[in-house]
Amino acid sequence: MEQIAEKKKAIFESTLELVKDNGFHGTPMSMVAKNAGVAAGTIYHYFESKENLLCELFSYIRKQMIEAVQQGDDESIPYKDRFFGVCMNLYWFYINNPNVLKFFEQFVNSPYNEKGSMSDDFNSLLFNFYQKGIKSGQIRNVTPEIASVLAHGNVITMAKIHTFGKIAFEDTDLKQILQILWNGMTNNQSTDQDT
Amino acid sequence: MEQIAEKKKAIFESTLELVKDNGFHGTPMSMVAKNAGVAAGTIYHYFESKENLLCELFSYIRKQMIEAVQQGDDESIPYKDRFFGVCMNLYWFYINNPNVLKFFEQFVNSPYNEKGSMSDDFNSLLFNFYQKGIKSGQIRNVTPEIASVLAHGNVITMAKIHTFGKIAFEDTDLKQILQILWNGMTNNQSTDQDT
DNA sequence: TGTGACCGAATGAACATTCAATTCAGAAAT
DNA sequence: ATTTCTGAATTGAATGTTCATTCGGTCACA
Repeated sequence: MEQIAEKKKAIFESTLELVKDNGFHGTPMSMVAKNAGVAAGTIYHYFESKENLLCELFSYIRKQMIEAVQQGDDESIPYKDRFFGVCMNLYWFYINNPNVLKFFEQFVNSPYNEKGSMSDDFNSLLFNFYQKGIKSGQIRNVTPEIASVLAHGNVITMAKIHTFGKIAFEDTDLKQILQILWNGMTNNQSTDQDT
Repeated sequence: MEQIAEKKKAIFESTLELVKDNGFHGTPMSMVAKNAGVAAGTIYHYFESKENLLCELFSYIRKQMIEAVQQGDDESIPYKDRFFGVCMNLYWFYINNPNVLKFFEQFVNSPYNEKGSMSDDFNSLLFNFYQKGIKSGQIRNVTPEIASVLAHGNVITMAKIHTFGKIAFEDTDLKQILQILWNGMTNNQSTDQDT
């Protein structure tokens, strides 16, 4: 990752924080500027427009997530363990960066995101990861999109409960939920045990 | 539900549709007015402000959801079947009202929602439903919030895949996922089946 | 002829963006 | 070592636009 000018970073962090608190609207550039300790014009030295600022911020975070999710991952360890590892990494990233979840939710349904439907390396990464699990027969034969969204969706849900509901999950709780998910996503056992 | 004036309903529907397409910002009152076939001033005959319009719209939809989710539900049928029924109802509501999901996501993280933290009868309904399942020992002993968000979260995820991913789920797919969830949420079976 | 629904041009505030002016760091010249 | 020069970084007041909201007036109907 290239060295980012101090100011630029400050603008990123301010934007992230303000968007969390005030939403997407409700954060005028003037406010970003004040909060970052720069003049309004300075932002336009680094970014073409508000839209551009938001898009760059999105990429900036996505890059961090790519790194975070791959921590300790390794092609050589068993797939199940990789699955757990990736999910846990993602979970902890959200926990440690609580502003990110809110920003994403705002961003995902916004004109900015829709426009160019920007390429999303992070998404591709997960996508490929699940595809591998499916091809090797370890994950039930669903499309990688479904696998990806189901797993990621549950991680996000957990992170939200944790962050907004202020409920403290332990690693064991998370593992338990992932185990449920894993059972469901893998091929062994789908027996119905009632009536 | 009280009878709603034609114009008022048109304003609701327009808002919902426009918010889906253009996001929350990006839908000026003038646009809502034009799309609803009324004058700008008319909106202010029915609603105090834009904020008020959005909040009323939220309640309006929530009321519909309360009805939708209870279709065919009945205290007398087995809890498991009620669980499946409620989830399926919710799923089909989202499928049949694809604008709603986007509107909610915008609404949930917005200044409007945060402010008064409005009472939400729909949420209470689900909450009580899960509480009942937990008290009667049919659902694993988690807080009702967790049960609620986990189940609802997965329904939403499925609905999103369906609506935005344009993947056609069958009822059987949905049932399969719900079965996985149910297995995970109930007490029997949580055995780890590897190494 | 009074009342309430409805209209839409006019108002004013908020905001993104611009730009002329200023500072600053370091390279080049002396 | 000191001065000069240059372009990049930074500033914040000014600009123009986009809206939410208002309000005086019209229309339909009792």
